Amino acid sequence: MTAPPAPGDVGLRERKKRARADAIVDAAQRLVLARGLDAVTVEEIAEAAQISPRTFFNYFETKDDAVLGQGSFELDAEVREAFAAGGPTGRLSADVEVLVRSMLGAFAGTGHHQAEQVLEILQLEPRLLGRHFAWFERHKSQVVALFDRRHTSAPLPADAEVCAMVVFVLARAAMDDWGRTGHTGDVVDHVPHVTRQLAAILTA
Amino acid sequence: MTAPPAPGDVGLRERKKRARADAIVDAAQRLVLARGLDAVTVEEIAEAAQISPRTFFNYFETKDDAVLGQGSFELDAEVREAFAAGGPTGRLSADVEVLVRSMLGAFAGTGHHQAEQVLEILQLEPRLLGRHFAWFERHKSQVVALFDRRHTSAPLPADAEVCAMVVFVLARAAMDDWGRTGHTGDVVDHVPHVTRQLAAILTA
DNA sequence: GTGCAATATTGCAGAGGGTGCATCATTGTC
DNA sequence: GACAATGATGCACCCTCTGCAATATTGCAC
Repeated sequence: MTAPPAPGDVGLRERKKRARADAIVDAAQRLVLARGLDAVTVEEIAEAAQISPRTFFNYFETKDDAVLGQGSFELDAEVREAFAAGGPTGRLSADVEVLVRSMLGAFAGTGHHQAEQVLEILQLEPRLLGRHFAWFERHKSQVVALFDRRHTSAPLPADAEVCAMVVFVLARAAMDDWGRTGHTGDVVDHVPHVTRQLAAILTA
Repeated sequence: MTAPPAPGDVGLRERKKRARADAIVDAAQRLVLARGLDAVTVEEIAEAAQISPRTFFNYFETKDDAVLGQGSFELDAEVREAFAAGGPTGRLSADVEVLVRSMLGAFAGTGHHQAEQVLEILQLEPRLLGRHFAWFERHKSQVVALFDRRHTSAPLPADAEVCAMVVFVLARAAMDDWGRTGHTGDVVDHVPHVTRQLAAILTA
């Protein structure tokens, strides 16, 4: 009762808010997978999520964002801190890999299933790749800041911005590779492969 | 008169079409640089280009495409053929650099000035980065095909798709770097620098 | 140069995305 | 239970983009 609400607030208000956001993403993805992006209107998504169309836009800036479940992006705190401190292995390329894996893992926020669903939608609707990229651009500063922090303890061989771009391209490449090989296994398991390929191209 | 129109058709029709497209891009960029992307409507661009709003959409799919002058993307034939044949140097990383330089050079189609204007707009309006990316995705197959051709004469150390992604990320990184260093000099001159950085990150 | 076919431009009507604002309902607090 | 925040909603509205039908322009053959 008298407990001052922690940052990870879980009052009724907060819980409802998250449930709604989830419901919206759920409805959006289900409808889009069933009928295609252009055949689904915001009105329909709102109806399926049992909210008004106006409320939809209180949760997501655009229809595309809702479909991709883009709103939250929070790297795992443990991974983040370890990376900033120069770890976990000390070898930049290996540590970047860990970062990318974490990013892909926490990608769609909640579950594994949802993450793969997003990747499936991204392949079905290439238009959304642009949004996905834009979303990354919006959160790029976070990643840049992370590299900046690491730089103080272990100097980087490149500008933080370029480093951040590597993180993104590795994530994208892994997703691509996963799709190219028929969705086999787990997306994150494709990270090492594409990392090696990228390095090979640049040093060949 | 009786000359059968060559592929590079320059009848009155074709000339007018290009002039219009140019006029549209010109008007769009001028207005956006002056007032910002969201404060400019298609109607205004159309008026400035002396066409009807409806005709605008006969030329460009979206407002954003017009602002970026995105419609044509043609790698220099000489550069293309040399690359496909395994050249010009024979070292993949060096040849990719040449490719990226050519891409950045022919970027906005016409002149040097326009290319830099596009880059300036991209920095002012990050929203357009998504479109820029989408545009690349649409033309990615061309680049992939180019790598595939090269592969027959000189085996690649990576999938063509990953290679294409490298081309893109290098182009973006060079643009970024150019912007970060205060627009000094020519964009293409930043390619070597970011290439080295990228390689350094992945092999560190 | 006249006539015909192909191609472009345009206007119009309309669907759909997205926003600002005022109002009403719910939740948290004392 | 009263009061303040906060969120949901309805409404009016602007803008992007599309399909369609009508009209104008151009290329070409004669």
